[in-house]
Amino acid sequence: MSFSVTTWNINSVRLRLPIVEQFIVREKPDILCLQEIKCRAEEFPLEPLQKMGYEHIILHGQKGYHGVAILSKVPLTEDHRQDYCGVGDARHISAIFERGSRRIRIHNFYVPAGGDEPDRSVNPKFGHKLDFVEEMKALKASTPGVSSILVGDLNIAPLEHDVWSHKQMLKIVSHTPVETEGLTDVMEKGGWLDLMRQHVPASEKLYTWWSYRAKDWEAADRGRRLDHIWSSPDLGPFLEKIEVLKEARGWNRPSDHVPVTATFRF
DNA sequence: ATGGTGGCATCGCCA
Repeated sequence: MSFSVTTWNINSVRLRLPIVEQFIVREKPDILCLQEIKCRAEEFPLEPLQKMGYEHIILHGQKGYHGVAILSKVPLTEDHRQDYCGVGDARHISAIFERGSRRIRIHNFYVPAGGDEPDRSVNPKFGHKLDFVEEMKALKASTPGVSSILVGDLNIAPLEHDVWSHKQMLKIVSHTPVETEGLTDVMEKGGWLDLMRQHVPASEKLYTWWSYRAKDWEAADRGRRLDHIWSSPDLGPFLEKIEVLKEARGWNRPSDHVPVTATFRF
């Protein structure tokens, strides 16, 4: 039995509905996790997406900012929406579904970007990001009888080859040591597997995001791996492939992030 | 060389 899950920071689901539809027609993942939907729950384009086969949709929305959604072809029950840092942001939602004989919990995250200055004493947004990551360290991949998948825009590129220049990025928010070590701690304390790096060696460049500010994003290729797919160790052996759909960065009115899909064969 | 672009709560803030 095959099963696929996609994560995609869509940067406004209402504005980008045409490319979400384009992606669905092409890839048809079983579950599609979106971040930065940038709308309230009642503004989410439920009907067109349900008509395309995603009958089960749960979402944590917010007016204008953040917001995460899980769209599924298979029945899904909402598990939890954690208010990280207690600030009322819509940055997490989790759900449970069944696939064959397995029960799987899926977490969808949008971690704060953290602003420009990597110093919490002058930039509270950086402090918020570090506190958010600290709180994620409590999240366990393995709970009795339930496997886990964690996806989302984690806004941290943890490895050297997750950025175009490790040396030039060390003081840039998303790749500072305090962030990359923090995210590594979240993975190690929680017992999570980095599925993208299980499939693509750590020595190879791997990006999921290219800035809007480059004159020619493709020629410059100054990308970062900010989007991630993790799982509990029991699912690792069943990973069949990882696809980073780089061409979506060149679609009409693109998001600055591209979809990443993990396919399992159980 | 310290901007550049894009979205929305739109003329400021966030990414």
